[in-house]
Amino acid sequence: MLQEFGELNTKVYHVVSGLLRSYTLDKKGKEHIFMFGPEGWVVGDNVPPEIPCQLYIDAIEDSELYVLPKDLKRENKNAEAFIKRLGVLQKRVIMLMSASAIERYEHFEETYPDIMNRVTQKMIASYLGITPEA
Amino acid sequence: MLQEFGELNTKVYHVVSGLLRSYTLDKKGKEHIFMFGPEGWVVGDNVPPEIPCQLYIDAIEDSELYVLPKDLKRENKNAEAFIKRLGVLQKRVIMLMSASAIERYEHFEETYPDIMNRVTQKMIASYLGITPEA
DNA sequence: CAAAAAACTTAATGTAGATTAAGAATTTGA
DNA sequence: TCAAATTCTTAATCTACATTAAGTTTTTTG
Repeated sequence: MLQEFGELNTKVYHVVSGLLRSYTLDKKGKEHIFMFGPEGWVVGDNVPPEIPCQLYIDAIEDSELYVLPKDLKRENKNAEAFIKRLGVLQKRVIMLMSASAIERYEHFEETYPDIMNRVTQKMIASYLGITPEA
Repeated sequence: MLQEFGELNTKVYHVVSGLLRSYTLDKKGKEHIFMFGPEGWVVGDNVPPEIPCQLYIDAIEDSELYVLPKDLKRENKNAEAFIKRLGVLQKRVIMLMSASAIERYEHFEETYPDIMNRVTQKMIASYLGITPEA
């Protein structure tokens, strides 16, 4: 477990190997996966350091990470990573608003081609915003 | 109309006054509002300049804008704006995955307190990911 | 200002996905 | 290595929201 809901001044995790996951719990205690973090991805809570974080982050495989401060000024060379991140989130919102569960599944396969067999179907459902049964 | 779907090298719009809207059309031609841009907000397509953009952007009120190049290097002082943007998007994804239409409506009221009476209910429905009837 | 277009309202019906349940298969961990 | 926990599967039932339709109000525009 790398980060709990509500912590302040949380870190940003650059994944060298392994697999991270960030998620929320809703008021019924149900888990909703926000993002997977396989090799090369960056995982963090997208809120300013002084605001309590909204996500849990844990590793679902043994992982090697670079742990970075959230403070942006220092990583302006990472601007590319931020644009990419915004692009992924934008697409995710569009899919959640306008696509069926099946279409979102197909888009998931494209976004994370390498992790299909590294996560449970329950986790995929959680990422898609549906139940494992569906 | 400021930006059409599929354009390259699109701009970023800093809203001084008025109200912008970015949206997609799904395969049925249905409109899905991605973001509103009232005074002080920044609206743009979050994809790299060389990738065809995914959003339409238009003004729904007479507006005054600063038109900025998408190129990030130049605006590293705007890093704050990017963090804020990521935070808004993160929350939006979480809400779309785990909250009911009514809860999303309430969250919309908090996110955009000043525009409730400046947009049609049809647009609010489009933003929430539901039909106007619902 | 008047006609046309767009938005709103209400209501009946339809459906994607949720919920619940319970047994089978797989994974985990002492 | 085996018991416990978790995940998967199937199926019946339920529900939030979609779809359709048609009349009404409001806004836009020539």
